Amino acid sequence: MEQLSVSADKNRIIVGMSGGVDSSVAALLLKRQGYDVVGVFMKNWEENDEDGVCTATLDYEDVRRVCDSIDIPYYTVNFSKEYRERVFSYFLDEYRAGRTPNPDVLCNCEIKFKAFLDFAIGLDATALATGHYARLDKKNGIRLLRALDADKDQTYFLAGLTSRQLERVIFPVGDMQKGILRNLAAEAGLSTAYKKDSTGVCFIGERNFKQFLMQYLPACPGDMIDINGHIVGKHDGLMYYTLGQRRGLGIGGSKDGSGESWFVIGKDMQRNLLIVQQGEHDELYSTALTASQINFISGCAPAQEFQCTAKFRYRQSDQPVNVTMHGNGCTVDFKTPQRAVTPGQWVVFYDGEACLGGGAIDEVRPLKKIIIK
RNA sequence: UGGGGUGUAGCCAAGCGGUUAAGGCACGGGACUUUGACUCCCGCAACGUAGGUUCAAAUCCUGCCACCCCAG
Repeated sequence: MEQLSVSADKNRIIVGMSGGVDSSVAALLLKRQGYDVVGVFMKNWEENDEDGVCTATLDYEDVRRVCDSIDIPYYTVNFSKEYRERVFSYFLDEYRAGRTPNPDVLCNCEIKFKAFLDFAIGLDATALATGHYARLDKKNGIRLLRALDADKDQTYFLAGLTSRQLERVIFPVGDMQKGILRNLAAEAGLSTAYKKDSTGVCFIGERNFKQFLMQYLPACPGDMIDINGHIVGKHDGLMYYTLGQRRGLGIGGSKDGSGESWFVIGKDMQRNLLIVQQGEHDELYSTALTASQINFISGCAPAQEFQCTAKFRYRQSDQPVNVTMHGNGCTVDFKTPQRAVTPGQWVVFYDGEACLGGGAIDEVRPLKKIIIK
């Protein structure tokens, strides 16, 4: 694992513990290396899920068990206020605007590696460690590298960070395979060894997403139309749908239909219309995008124009692109058309193993313009 | 009102006397997944109604009901 050079009298490391197996093992590894490890659990969401379950309470139980078994102190810290102000408000604003934000990228920038990092440093720690699957190369400057386990790589979510933030961060499990990590957890008798990986918006967790949004953004029903201008269904509110979405449209078969599924291909915010199309067609694909407020981990773009690979969503294979900077923004041209690239989502750039940075997508250039007849 | 046509699951839609009554869409569940999606897997329900013919009827016949089209 990554080594951290520390002086003998100052070797405290704060581990951000989620109650999952990855951060549990991160703490375990650091403890075994002799660091003064302190586990800290962040509680950033106050409400229970739709079943009335507070997953944070359950997760904290796991943190307690793990910390007890590896014999380190543990605490909890609450950044709910910061999360609401810096992440959740943006999240809602984006949905109101008809876009599809990625709150977890922002959460890392604003909470985990800002508010929480400051907190950790305030506890006189040398570094903050988390269970992220990512690696850091600190030889000359700081580079964010993909995890060794390509299937678990989480650099996509870290693309909004800067080298300055990463200076005092370590990712102890970034060079481990998930399977090996679980075995290690099991051998050490950690209670989280076989715990299912958590998914869903960080801190909010898995839940019926539409129902969740409805609590904050009231329904605003309207029509679904196809490119012929025919009304083919009703929607509950444009904010509840995203480009490329299939499920939840409720459109059955019709006399003249092809029998294929229907997908969301656009939104008309002015007229409150959801534009849908049966089957996968060119309107669903795009050839380029523009993004603003691009963040480069190194602090600046590699060049005014450069070629690299990019992802438009987590767990997508890398796509070759050409990036042209203009100010803080850029245009990204795709080598091959991409399906359902969505405003609000993040485009993240890679140069081989290195994650360069990324930014929120503003607009896309469709392979075929949507023209309602 | 007269003539014609159609009635199979939430929606399309196969079926033409003997099938466990296809398939697709939708929907539900699961897998995958620290965003939202996509994808994959599994599940899912029906012969308008009442009689008749027949060993056997979703399939043939009759009445009724509903809807559609043409005529008026």
